[in-house]
Amino acid sequence: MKYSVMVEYALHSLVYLIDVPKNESIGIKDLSEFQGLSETYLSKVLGKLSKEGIVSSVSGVKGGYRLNRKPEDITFWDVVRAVEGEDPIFQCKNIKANFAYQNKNQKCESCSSQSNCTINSVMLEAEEHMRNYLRSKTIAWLEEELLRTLPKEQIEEAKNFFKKTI
Amino acid sequence: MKYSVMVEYALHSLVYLIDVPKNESIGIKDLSEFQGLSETYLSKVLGKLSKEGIVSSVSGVKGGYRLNRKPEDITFWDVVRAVEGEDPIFQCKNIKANFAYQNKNQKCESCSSQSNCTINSVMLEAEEHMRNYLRSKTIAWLEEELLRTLPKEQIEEAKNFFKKTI
DNA sequence: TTAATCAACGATAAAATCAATCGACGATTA
DNA sequence: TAATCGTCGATTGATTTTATCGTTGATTAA
Repeated sequence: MKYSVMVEYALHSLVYLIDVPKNESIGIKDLSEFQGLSETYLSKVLGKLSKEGIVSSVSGVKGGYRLNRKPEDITFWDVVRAVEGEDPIFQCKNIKANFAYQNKNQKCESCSSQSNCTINSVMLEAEEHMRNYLRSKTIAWLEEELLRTLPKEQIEEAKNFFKKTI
Repeated sequence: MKYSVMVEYALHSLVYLIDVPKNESIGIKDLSEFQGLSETYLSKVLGKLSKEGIVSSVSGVKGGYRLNRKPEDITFWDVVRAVEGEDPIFQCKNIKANFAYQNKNQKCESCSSQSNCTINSVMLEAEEHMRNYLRSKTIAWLEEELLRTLPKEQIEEAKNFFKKTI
């Protein structure tokens, strides 16, 4: 069980978009080149973020992406959800009719509708704890943290790379 | 991203083992038949639980499985870990050398060793919140809950099914 | 208006993972 | 000794993930 690398690509890419002014944008080519990622694949990731309104895209020459919301209004959970979807990590696959924890012939729709399957509700609750933590961390917070902890040269390096491309 | 069905199979199967006396056991055939699951596949699941000391197995005729620890000493997390392994959900795949949040040529071992990759540590912390909740729920608690909430007939049905097989 | 650049999208392919089966093996019991 | 049962490894098929390719349509610069 693991998150797809898309989550990693998305979170990392967003960092570079934080300081992009409203009228500018960073192209997929620069984002992928700087991070050493596949251009086409990364564009799928950004597409997901775009569809969820986390970034906005600019078509055509000089096009690219920029944040569509303020960094303090983008949480880690927003990003994970945009990329991975809303489905719960634990899905009750309905262990058959004579499964003793539900009524016969009822299938396990009872599980997915959080009613009476205890096991399922524990797993959903556990996941909710993870989500709540992810909701508490924003991209704005991330930037502060990075500025505080990273060597200045690394920050400058990124800044310079993207500056020249705008 | 999702847990494998093994987790579901494991948790459900454990419930039937709670009341099995120390000198008895329930065979994979009965466990799988009652739940409508593949016998061979379920045996893989029980094998994982056995390897982690959650259940113990009895070979040979009249063999099977029983709990190897007291139900109050088996948490949901123990089960998930036994089945899914210890690897974190979010694994930093090392976004290359010129990734700005780490030193060049250092790869992202820094991420996996929780040092300086902020993104990684947020994801690990989030996961830890989920794990902590799973650690707080035991199989003993689960049984109480089931006894409290399930229709008596369902409980009897399971009890009778396994009683006759012992 | 034309050419070049770029995001969006769908089809496809390759790789990895998951679900499940099969067969051989060793242990146990009757 | 024969039947039963858990263990283990190999294998298969299905699904998911990762990645590429080619097309389309929007935008800009020439």
